[in-house]
Amino acid sequence: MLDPKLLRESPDLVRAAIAKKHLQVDVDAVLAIDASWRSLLQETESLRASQKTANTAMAALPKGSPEFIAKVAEMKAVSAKVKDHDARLKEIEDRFRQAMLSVPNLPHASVPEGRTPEENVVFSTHGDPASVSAHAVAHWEIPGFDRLFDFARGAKVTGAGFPFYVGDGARLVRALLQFFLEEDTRAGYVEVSPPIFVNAASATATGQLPDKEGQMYETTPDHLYAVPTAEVPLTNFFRDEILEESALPVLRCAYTPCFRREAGSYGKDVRGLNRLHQFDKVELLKWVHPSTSYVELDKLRDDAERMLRKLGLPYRVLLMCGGDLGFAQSKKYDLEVWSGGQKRWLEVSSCSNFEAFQARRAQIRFRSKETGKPELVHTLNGSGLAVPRVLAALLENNLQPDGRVRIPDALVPHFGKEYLSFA
RNA sequence: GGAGAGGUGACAGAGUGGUCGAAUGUGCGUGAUUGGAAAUCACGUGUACCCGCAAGGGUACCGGGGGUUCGAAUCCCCCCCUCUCCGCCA
Repeated sequence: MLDPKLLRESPDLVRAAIAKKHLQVDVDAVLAIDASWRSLLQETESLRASQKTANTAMAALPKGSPEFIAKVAEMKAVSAKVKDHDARLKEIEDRFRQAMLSVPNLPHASVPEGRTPEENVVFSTHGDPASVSAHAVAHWEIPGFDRLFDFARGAKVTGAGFPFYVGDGARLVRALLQFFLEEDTRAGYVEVSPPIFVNAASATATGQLPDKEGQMYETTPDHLYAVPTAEVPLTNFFRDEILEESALPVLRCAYTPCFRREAGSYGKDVRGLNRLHQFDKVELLKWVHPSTSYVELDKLRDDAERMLRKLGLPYRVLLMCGGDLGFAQSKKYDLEVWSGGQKRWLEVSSCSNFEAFQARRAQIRFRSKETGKPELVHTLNGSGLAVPRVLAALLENNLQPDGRVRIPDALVPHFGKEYLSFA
């Protein structure tokens, strides 16, 4: 959520931001609600003040006295008025909150103009896609793939998009997770193992609710949500808390399975490991002082990139343009790994600075040393990294003529072998 | 899941219908005292929102939501959480 004061005091700034994101928001309507809310609030508060004054006077009066009885009669009318005002206030506050939720976060000045994904800027490219072996094929076409990555049985047991990982398949997933967590821990992130179900309040604070409930799996009868990303429980760790400024920045990482319904998706984009309903991911999260958040974003992105470099996978970094930025982000980089068999880039990480947008919604603050007052932190997150697409690229790019897959050196200590065999 | 007890400010803890944003203690801050410190003393010490250039003023908040009442931390209802015992169980 954006600061209502910013909207009130600098509506043009907000209008420009919305235009850069190519969104449609009726700012004037929001301002009108705000104005009527404020005038109603003032009326209500002065009525309440008169109630308080009367209460003090009545407390000093003998209970049955004529003056007391007269006061009760008088204040009954005020009470009714206050009730009426309260109801109207509540209604208008709901409308205001709804309206504010439709106002996106401001994009950072360094975010390029643009409307569509094609207008994202290629920020950097690492490794050479052409260096990938010529006989690479899409991972689902590798002979023996189905034995280690059993989609058919997963579909029988659960449904499409819930594969079994078997033998070396499972071992490779575990090796990747172990590698990611070790790298992230070395980079200063404290490992956390969070709940993988969250309540509605948490899902609301990070923006999954309202509107995106269709993307999550919901449990009956407890109405908990299976996490679509570790970002949700991790960010909510400090919800409604005030941190010490000296504790910042807080860096954490967490592995969780992630659950996404992905309603309506189909086609070759979702074949094999490209898109699943359940997948494993390590998420990186930072809570930082507002003055440092863009430096921290670059470091976060580099932390994610380093792992791809160590795995020897060609990748590129995209700087998202305004139109492809997303509602809550101020700035976002996507990391895409080269999939030699599919001959396309696969997104494996998305590193974003939310500035105070999430923190306001989740009420995560720090006590400023300078002023002694609480201020909103800036939150950042990024994948570090998502397993299935890294796995896909690894299987395709490292496929040997003999049908085995060479395990990158960095992964060998975790996998325990230099080659994965489908035989 | 069953029975019972309880959720009050940074923490501990009082407060069962009115003058309570809330006693007291601890902690924390500033000052006094001291060569310096401890101890002691004095004063101060929540969050959010609204009005105001400001000084300042106002309103709300005692786990969450609803209700009763002229008036609710206090009474009633629903929910959440914690603790103890029992049951079940990785």
